[in-house]
Amino acid sequence: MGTPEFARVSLERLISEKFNICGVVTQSDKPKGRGHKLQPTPVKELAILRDIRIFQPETLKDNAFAETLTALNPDMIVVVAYGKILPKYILDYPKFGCINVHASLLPKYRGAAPIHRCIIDGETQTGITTMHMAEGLDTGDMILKRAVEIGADMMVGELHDELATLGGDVLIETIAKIADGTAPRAPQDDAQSSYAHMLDRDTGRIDWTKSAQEIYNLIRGTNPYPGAFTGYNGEKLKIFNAIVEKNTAIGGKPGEIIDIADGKIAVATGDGTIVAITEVQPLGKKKMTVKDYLNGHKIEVGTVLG
RNA sequence: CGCGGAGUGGAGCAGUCCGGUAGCUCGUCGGGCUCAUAACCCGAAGGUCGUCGGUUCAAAUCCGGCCUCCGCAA
Repeated sequence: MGTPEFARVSLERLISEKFNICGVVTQSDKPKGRGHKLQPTPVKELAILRDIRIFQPETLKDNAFAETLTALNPDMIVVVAYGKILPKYILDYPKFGCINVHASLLPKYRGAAPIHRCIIDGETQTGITTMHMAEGLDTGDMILKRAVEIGADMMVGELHDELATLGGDVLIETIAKIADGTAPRAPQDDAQSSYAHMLDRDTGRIDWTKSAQEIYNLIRGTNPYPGAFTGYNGEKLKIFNAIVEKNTAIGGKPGEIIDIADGKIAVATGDGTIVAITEVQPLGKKKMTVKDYLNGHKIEVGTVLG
């Protein structure tokens, strides 16, 4: 059971390891993109390609799905970023249980957006945890855990891809250990837990009164999706990359453009350190370097962003 | 039929409303200046203006179809 790209990678591993996959459950196709076209989920696309049975129940809480479950009679259910809560009867059904792959070092960053939140919070380490699913949100007993370092300039897109691949590896290892009875099982320490809330529409808005490093973390944690942004001339300007200019302590109000040079737009922040913007995307345009942007847009020093 | 922006030398933009020699900033190439340079000066190359058709003496510009890219919303 899974939905987005992150889950698709794990499904691919399961297929290449030749597991007998009796069915795939994914979210229903949703109108997406311009023109409200119906889009299959990444997991569904792969399942179609590999000729695997697909189920897209609107709800898991009715008899229809219970019957499907009985018919498929899985030994184990693997859940990766499915996006729906599983009722207890499903959790209890498979002989080997319901196994979940989560993109954080639990019990930290339970929830919907652990990868983004880690970078936005400036963490230097995260990882993959597999667990036996419980009724709470990402609260199940942990099986395997593997950490990765988050580079100082890493974008969430890179981290996502790395964790998706690692997730597939850890999943395979977890299944193997469960099959031969050597899988560890450790309860989570709820006192240490934290939640990674879903990103809402305003998450990417840059608050220039924050420190330069915090702003840079937000940019990294939203690149490529959904993108950090600020207001410029009453329009939304997305910011995809920047440099924290350490050892600079020039004045200026937070958000004020204090210099334009070398293809960078230097902006004052809350802690006096400069954030030099290097990659942007204006409304209706493609992503471009600030160097390119400046070739066709006149920007005045002293303008305040936000 | 969700709303909207955009396709102009390699890049980013102007020009389109008010049809009539295609412009700006940068890059590239050549030359000069300099101890030197990504700095400065001089010069050059490079565009069937997304595509198909229509109107016109004349279309980047007006009209219609199509393709592609992007923002919002979901």
